Amino acid sequence: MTIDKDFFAQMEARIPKGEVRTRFAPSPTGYMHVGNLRTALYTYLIARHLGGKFLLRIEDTDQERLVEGATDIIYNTLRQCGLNWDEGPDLVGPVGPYIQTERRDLYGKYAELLIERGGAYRCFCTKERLEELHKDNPTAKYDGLCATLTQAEIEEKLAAGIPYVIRQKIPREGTTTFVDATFGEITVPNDTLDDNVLIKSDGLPTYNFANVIDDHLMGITHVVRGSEYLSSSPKYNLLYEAFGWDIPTYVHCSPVMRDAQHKMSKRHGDPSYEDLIAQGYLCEAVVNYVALLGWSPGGEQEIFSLEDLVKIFDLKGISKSPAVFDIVKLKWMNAEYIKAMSPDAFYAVAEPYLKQAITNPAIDLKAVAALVQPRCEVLTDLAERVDFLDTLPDYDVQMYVHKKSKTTLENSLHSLQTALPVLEALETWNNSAIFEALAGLAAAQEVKNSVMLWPVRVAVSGKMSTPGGATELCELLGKEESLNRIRKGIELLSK
RNA sequence: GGCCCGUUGGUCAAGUGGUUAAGACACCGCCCUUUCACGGCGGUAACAUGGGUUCGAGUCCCGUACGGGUCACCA
Repeated sequence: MTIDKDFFAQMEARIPKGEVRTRFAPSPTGYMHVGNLRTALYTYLIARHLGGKFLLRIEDTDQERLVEGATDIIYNTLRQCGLNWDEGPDLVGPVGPYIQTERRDLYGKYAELLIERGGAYRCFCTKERLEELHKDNPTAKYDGLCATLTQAEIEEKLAAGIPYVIRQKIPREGTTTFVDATFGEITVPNDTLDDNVLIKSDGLPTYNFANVIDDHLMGITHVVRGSEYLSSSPKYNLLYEAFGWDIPTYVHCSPVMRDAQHKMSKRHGDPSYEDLIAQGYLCEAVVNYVALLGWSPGGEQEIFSLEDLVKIFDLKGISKSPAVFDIVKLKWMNAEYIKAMSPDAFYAVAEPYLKQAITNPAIDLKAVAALVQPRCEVLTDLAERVDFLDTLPDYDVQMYVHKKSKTTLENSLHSLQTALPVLEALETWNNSAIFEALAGLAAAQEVKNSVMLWPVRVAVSGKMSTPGGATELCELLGKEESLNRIRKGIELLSK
C-alpha cells in the first residue's frame, strides 16, 4: 500500500483556517428530535455568535436506516427555524462533498496514513476468535493480538487475501485527558479503552472514524454533540493526536428528557419537532423554549428571538445535567408568542384553524381572530374555542346559574325576556351599542350588569367559557342570529 | 461489573466561600371584570446524604445513595 503524500497535502490545503466553523451532522431518520433540534441550534449559535460558518453534513452511511425524503425534513426544519447553513449538500463549499456516502473513498486513505503513523493496525482476526474473546466476558476488549504481527506476517496475510479490519492502536498504559467546554477536564485510564475498529472489513469507516476525518477535513473548530459521545472522546483525541491534527473544542450536551429516567424518544410517543408544529406550536416558540432547555443566559429574560440568542449565546451557560422537557411551559411560551404577534400575522397562522370550525360566511373571521388571540395557547385549540359561533351547541340549562354573577334560572329568564325586545329595537348593532343597551336595562332594574350579561352570553354561545363577553359575541354573530339564540334560550328556560 | 458524568422547589433554572438561596412555568389565594381567560398583587415549595477543610460551605475535598451515559465490523 503506497501513501500518496500529494493527496493529503491537497486535502489540507482546502481547509479554511482562522475562522470558527461548526457543523450539524444529522442522520436522515425521517424526523427531527427535540434534542437534535437543540444541538443544531447551539451549533448554529456558536458559529453565528463568533462570526463563523455553520455547515450541514448528512451522515447517511447507515443504509438500513435510510428513510425516503428524510433529508428534506432536515432542510425544511432548519430553514423554518432560521438555522441557515453556509455550506452543505445543496450549496457549494470548499470542503465538500457534504454527504458522507459521497466521501467514502477518503476514509481508507486516512486509515492507511494512520497505520503509517503508528496509530492503527490491521487486524485479521476472525469473527469466531472475537466471539471466543467475549465468551466469558461480554464487555471484554480486543486483546491486541494483531498489533503484534510482524511486517512479514502482515504481508503474507494480505497476499493470501485474508479479510481484515483496521483498528485504532490505543496505548496500553497511562491516561488520556480531554477538555470539554461543558464538562471541563476529563481523564480516563487508557486500559479502559478498546482498540476499536476504524475501517470495517467491507472497507467502510465506522461512525467515529468518519467523524474525526470529516470534522478535520472540514475545518470544524467546535464539535457539538450529545453527551453519549463523552466516553468515546478520549479515543477521538488519540486519533487527532496520532494524525498530528488540532483538536477541536468539544461541546457535549446532556440529553433532553421525557422524565427523570428517560430520554425523549419518538418511539415512546414523545413529540418530535414536526409533531409540535402539527400540535399548533409556533416555530419561534419552540426554538426559544428549546434554547433554554439545558442552557441559561443567566438573566431573568426568557423570551428571545433567534437574533437575540445569536448575540448572547455563551458556552458557559450550557448545563451538565439533563433537562426534562415540559410541554406546559412550552405552552405558556407559545401563548406569549401568540399574544405578541400583530393581528395580521396572527390571522395568517390562525385562518386555517378558524375555517375548520367556522363555515358560516356571515362571520367575520378577522374579528374572531382578534378576539381569541389573547387567549390562545396553541393554534390547535382554536377550533374548539370558536366552533359555537358556527352552530349553537346543545347546552345544559344549568349553565344559566352562576353564583358570582348572581344569576338563577328565574332571573336569567327574566333578563332574556327583557333584553329581547330592547335588542330587537336596536338600530346599531355593535359591541358598544349592545353593551349600552344591556347595561341600561341592568341599571333600570337595579341589578349588577352581570345579571343581564351572563344569561345573554350563555344563550348566545351555549358554553361556559368563550373568547369574549356577551356583547362582543352578539356583534360577531350578527343581529338576527343573536336574537334567534336568545329566543331559543327563553324557550329553554320556560320549560 | 469497569470507566465516565450528573444531583438546588413538581419542572426549567440563577448561584463560582459570607444572599432573607433569584427568576420563570405549574399550583393556590386575592383584586380587576361582561363568562373563561388576559392583566395586577401575594403565597406554598429546593441545595440527595454522611463526613471533612474553613471563622463561615449550595459553592472546595472524600465517601455513600440514587440517576444517566458508555463498554459493537450501529450511528
